[in-house]
Amino acid sequence: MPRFKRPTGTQDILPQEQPYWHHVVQTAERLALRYGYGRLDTPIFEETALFARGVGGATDIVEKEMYSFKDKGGHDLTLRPEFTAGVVRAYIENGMQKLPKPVKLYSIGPIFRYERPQAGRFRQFHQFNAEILGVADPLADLETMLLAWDLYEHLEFGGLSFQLNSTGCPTCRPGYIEALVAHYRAHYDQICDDCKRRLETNPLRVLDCKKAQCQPVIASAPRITEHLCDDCRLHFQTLRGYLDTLGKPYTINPRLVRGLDYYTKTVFEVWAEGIGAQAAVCGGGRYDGLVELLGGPPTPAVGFAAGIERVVMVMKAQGVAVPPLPAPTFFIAWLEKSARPLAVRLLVELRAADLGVQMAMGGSLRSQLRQANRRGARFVLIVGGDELARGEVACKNLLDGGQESFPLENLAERLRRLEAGG
RNA sequence: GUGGGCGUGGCCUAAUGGUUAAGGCUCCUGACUGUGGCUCAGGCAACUGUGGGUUCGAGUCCCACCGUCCACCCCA
Repeated sequence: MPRFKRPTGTQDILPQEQPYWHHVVQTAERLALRYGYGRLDTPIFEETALFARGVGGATDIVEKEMYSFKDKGGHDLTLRPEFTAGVVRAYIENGMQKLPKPVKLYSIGPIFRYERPQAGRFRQFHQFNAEILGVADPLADLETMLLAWDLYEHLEFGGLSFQLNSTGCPTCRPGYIEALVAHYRAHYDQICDDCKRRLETNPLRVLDCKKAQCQPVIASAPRITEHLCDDCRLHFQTLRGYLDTLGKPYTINPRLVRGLDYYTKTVFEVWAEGIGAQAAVCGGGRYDGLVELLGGPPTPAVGFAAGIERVVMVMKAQGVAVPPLPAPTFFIAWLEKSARPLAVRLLVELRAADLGVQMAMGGSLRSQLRQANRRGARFVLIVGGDELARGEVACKNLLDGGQESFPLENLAERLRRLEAGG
């Protein structure tokens, strides 16, 4: 029988990894709630058409990265390749436009994209996602960015760089793309083959080409920030004004663009060093046209997603300490078979008193103590014939080796004090 | 989809083309029949990723496939 293996690009998140995950998720969730976001859980799969429409048919995600399938009822479904489309669908379907604005929603869960795995890239990965719907003012952009900032500050990250740009809107972006394409046509013999292709499919993408030969052409290319319409320019200036007032460091990156069609105005990413080529730990921006595109009322919106795997990679690369998960302090060892009923009763009673207790499932006393030690218990309660006769249990402290006897009366109370360090 | 590196017990590593694939870690047991950690002894555990080929003989050389890692593409 061949052994089963996990599918390419998926991971088992083992117990020793969980402290990192728990810390990230708990920190993100605590901050989101403090900021006034409500948690929204949407299905892991949606109608394929939702993503095709919402993410954009010309994007790589829709063209080649979706996990799509037909269920037994013949419905075309897709494992979500991002959160936003599903969140917007839920917003419309549940009538959230009737809620007081802004509507602030966060989500946490798995995301699926069929890609070749590499450092920091997986086929199933996890995102923390936050969206603000119903507010056009740059204050919403700011609020979104502040949450991202706060998250990384609470995780005690250093060396992050916040990249900011405006990608314009349907009013000004076509004009900019025209100017960009014209510039590239004028230097057509100097650019790489990939960029020649991008020029046809997704012209904005030429801006983040990494080939050396393209760098001079990029450097001399027109900048979108100089082609913004009045509305977009004012929006961008206002947002920058807020950030400057708060003293938040950021880098204006005219080459920062998005592969998803629905972005307008603000785009931002957070980059980390030391985790490989996939440095973006967080990406987001404004998408004022999406709600309407998906059949809802015209609704401005802004949001971001952070990749939890990449955040965990940064924590490890930077040696960030994470609190350990709670583990049982007490371990019950027993001797004669006659002591087992008492041991089992103790186990249940102490747990009912909210203490963390495990019990040996077998083995000699030596073996049981070894088990206790390996499992990280601090105290071992030894239940044997001698103790039984006296109505006591022995309690051995594994840290200093000391041992004393406790009567069964008020045992839970006594152990609680012991655990607290008394 | 494209390119490159790498595949030996659960993990790490060894084995000039030549017996029965070796060691360390982990795990289990015992020395210590009612006391963990340290030490010592022993034990469990691998058809060397899969399938072909070369050879008297392949973990080792060749080919293909698969997996994995890294990079491109693109993104979290």
